[in-house]
Amino acid sequence: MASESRAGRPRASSRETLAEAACELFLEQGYEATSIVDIAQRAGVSRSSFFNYFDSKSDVLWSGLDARIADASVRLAALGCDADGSSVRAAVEPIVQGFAPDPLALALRNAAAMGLEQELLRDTGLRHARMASAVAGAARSSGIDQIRADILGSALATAVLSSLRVWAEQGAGQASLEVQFDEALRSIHDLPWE
Amino acid sequence: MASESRAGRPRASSRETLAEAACELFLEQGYEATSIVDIAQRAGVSRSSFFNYFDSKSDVLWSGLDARIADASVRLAALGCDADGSSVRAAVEPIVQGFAPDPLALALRNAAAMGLEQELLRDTGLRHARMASAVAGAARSSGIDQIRADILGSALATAVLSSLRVWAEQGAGQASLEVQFDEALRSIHDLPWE
DNA sequence: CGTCGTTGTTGGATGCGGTGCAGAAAATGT
DNA sequence: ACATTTTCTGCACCGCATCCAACAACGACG
Repeated sequence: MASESRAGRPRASSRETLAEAACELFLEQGYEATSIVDIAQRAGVSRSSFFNYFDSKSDVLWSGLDARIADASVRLAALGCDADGSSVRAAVEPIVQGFAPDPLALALRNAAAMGLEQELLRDTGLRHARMASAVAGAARSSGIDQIRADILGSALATAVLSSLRVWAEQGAGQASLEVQFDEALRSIHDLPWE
Repeated sequence: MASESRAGRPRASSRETLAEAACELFLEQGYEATSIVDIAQRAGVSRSSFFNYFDSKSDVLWSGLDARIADASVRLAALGCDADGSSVRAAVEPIVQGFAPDPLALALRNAAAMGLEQELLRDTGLRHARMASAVAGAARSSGIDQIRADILGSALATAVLSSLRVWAEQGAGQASLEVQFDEALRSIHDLPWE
């Protein structure tokens, strides 16, 4: 059997327990006011070990979504020059499919209590940019000019993030994220583009 | 006369000279590799004084655009519930009007040389989010639902930033930024919203 | 002229995020 | 018992950013 205790010292913690500890503290005293030392202490490990599990403090919140975005970016880059609407959509949609309530959903829901508004603005901006850039790249390599590709990518990225936010604020009900996203996509078409 | 040497110790530097020193160093050795101490030293002032002129290192690049975005946000918030397409556009357009080549334009043009790609992705994301949020707020208070308002705001914000980027990369020719922006706005309407 | 309030500058101390590393600790296999 | 592998831990280090107290240069006023 492959798994089950290979050689070496066993892990003293896990991403899950660290993320739990972090979220508790974020709710209790806010995101800014919680240092990495605080998180590590509550999880019972040293500060150094925190970085064996997460690359940064914000990674606790974003690693789940980031992995999905990275996957989607690979799919989009693989589309090459024959990208069209449906293939792009097929590449992007898995980002939201089966997205379980996680630290990010909790943070979106309790942004005010965590004092996270500024941080969230900043961090969602980065994810927006990544997704938009990936989509725009696909659009551009299928012949659309720069600015239009940017706007297209931006709209799609916003559809993802906005539906995610609405879903999280509504309590992260199980199946409704995909529904929110589909509605967002529909919104892109019939907007008052005055 | 109001101005002309009030009481108190005269300033030892200025935003302009500090920004110049910073941009030189960014070009020479990259953004990351340039510390605030480096900038202050080249400008002939102490590290502490740097913060009398700029709030942060990235502020050197972004303060010009940030001020315009802040103004636009005020105008958008003042629109109240009777915001429509033309009034929103009138509130946003001054962001690009008369935007002179400044540290940001230089950074956009020389992003690769400055090793700025990552930083720019992050920072443009934040400005995008601010503009999108301001526009979406106006759209929402005029009756549009959340997700559609978000997408609308995002598209407009992207129009600003994308036209800015294209303009800067083309060498920041004097009058063409407004033209780029107008074209971006036109792109929003007739996109292949497949 | 000296004194005073104002405005800026400087340096030091502090905190936090993040990186790098050497050495110890806990497991496995032989 | 031993080497090996993996992880943990503490420590030093750097840069950004904030705060603050001391000092320096100005104008104004008596």
